[in-house]
Amino acid sequence: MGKLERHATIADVAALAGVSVGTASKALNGRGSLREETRTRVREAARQLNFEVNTGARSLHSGRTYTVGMITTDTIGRFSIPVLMGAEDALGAGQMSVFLCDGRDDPIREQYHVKTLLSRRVDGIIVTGRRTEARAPIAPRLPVPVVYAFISSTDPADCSVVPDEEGGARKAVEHLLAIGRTRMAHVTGPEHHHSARVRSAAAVERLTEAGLSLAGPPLFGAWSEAWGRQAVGMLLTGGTSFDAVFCGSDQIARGVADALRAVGRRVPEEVALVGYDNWDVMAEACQPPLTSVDMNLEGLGRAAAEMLLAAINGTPSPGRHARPCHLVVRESTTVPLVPVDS
Amino acid sequence: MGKLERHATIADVAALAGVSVGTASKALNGRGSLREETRTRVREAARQLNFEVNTGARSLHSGRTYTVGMITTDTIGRFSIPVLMGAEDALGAGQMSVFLCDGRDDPIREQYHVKTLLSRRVDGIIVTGRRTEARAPIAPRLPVPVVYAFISSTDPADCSVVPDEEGGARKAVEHLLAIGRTRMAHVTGPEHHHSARVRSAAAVERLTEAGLSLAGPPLFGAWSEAWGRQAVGMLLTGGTSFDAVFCGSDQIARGVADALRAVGRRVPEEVALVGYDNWDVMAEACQPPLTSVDMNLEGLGRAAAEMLLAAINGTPSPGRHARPCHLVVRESTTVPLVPVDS
DNA sequence: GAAACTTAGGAAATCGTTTGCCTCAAGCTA
DNA sequence: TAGCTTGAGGCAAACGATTTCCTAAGTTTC
Repeated sequence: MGKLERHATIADVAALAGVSVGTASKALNGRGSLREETRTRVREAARQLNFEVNTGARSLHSGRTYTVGMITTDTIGRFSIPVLMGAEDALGAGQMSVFLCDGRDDPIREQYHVKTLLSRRVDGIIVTGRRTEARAPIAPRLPVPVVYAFISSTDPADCSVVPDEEGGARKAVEHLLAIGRTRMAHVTGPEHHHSARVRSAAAVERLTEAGLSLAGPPLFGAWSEAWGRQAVGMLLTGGTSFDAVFCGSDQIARGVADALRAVGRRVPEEVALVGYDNWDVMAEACQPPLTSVDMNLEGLGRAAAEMLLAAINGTPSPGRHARPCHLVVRESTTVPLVPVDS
Repeated sequence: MGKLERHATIADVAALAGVSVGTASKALNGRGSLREETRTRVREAARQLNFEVNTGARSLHSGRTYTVGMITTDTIGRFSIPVLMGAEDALGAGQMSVFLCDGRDDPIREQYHVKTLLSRRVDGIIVTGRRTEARAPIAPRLPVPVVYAFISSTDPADCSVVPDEEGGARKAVEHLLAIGRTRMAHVTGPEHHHSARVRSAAAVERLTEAGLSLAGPPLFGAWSEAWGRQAVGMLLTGGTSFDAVFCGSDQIARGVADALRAVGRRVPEEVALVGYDNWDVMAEACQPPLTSVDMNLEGLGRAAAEMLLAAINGTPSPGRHARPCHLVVRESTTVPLVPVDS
């Protein structure tokens, strides 16, 4: 750990350059009217002293901290990461730094974080989480703008950026219809889970529009491979006839794929398979690789950050903003031209 | 978005309470000698105005920001997350907030982040990343303490907190020996990858100590399930006789498990299987669930944060600190109904 | 009743930067 | 040469909070 050379202040720089503090400030920020020679002399002094402006002191004067807080209501997980990354990226481009706060599903902890962020005078707050279901606002009447990303707020006046899960589910069904499947089963997560309900309902709706219905009732269970495997067992012993399975998540889909292979049902020839989330680790390792709905979470995080920036600059976008999902097609719904190895 | 009631300052509070700013400050911080009646009057005024102290202004005076920066050298991924979370948790307990910076494997971007953090006068910096291999220090002679977590610095004077990967590999081998396996194959990631080399070498060493050697040379490939499956093919066609496979990651192990099952080799009866990382999603969904080495990354992040706090308070811990890994035993090394705990 | 303590609270300096205003000198114009 | 304009750069007031004196009252004590 290279040791502590105290932070240089602008006064040090001014002294070394032989000018006043005010002049030094103007020189470094391109303000005022100064001779070019003076500017370079100041810049050189700054470089020599390794001067980094004290952002905190500057904020004191400007009232802006160029800082935003990101609160994950539950724990930082697979869904919040890409959102965080997208937001961090978009904000970084605007010179803003990000405070990371992990709520861990604890309202006390969450409130503590909100207080801390306000105390640090963040210019805005992004709230995200693991579930898309609407939640109560983190606090009433905050002095800074707030954007909800992935999750949404129950207050319709709040700005929420969410994936269009219905649209995603419809695209999945449409794709299966397009490749000629008509007897689709649906295996998904717990019925009490918002995403499971929404996706399931949208799938049924889309089928209805096509004059079809699901092969058997939707199978609600857990967001796990084990449930996917188990569900296949139920379908088979129930005697349901199906030529496609639309799954509520990639993990479920993978369980389904494994179970089908175990009983000799070929994917996609006999049963086409679509997952949800487009989680690379699952979708690509699946045998065969999995067609899946991508919610573009990183783009969502980026969009949320941009809306927050806009709101900070005085142009809020109240309301719920649904962003389209898209389908990534892989071998689980397309007969390969060349045989897959392994 | 509840609207903008300007942030109250301590001057507002003082005015409302009918005291001077200095007195208000003392009242809120429990300093000076004031009548209890005055203190409560000030506190009440603060509450009424929704006053939150401006941490930035306070820092200006105290020289401490109670803020640390966390830089991920590469992208935020599966390994950095738990480290980040552990650190965030430990730091939060010490009232410190965390700036999140994503380096994205881009040295320019990384340097930009370092500059920004210094400009924001963080009290310290934690550097983390996806690979355990030692890397060059983020900058020479920084004015604040730095701790490397998961990755390590090539400068031995820097403080690095890393998992004891050798120890983890040795534990894996010991466990396999303990359940009576003697012909172990080893399938792992790319040979140029530090973790792959280290774990592999440690496994060989431990076997040598037991008077044994690997069943065939270590198979270096990719950190993927596909490679795990492919490697099994190589072992089988190569005619290697083996009763256990120690894998460099859970993903590889899972590929191995799938491929073995596909050819009818039973796990764990005929072939015992150990993975690395203890990634719940993989280890638990594997058939059978996977015994795996856990690096306790969250604990590692926590430890790194604590060392950073200590360094900030004047007690640095220079050098490389290896933290033990432990083995999580599941069915891939234990015949069901005869549970072995370790 | 005056000197010596306490006590409660105010005034002002300080932290590091920015910025509006002011001054001074040099260069022009008439 | 007097009067203007313009350019360069200094001065000092913010910004919000903390902290170190410092000053007025009371309170004791002899």
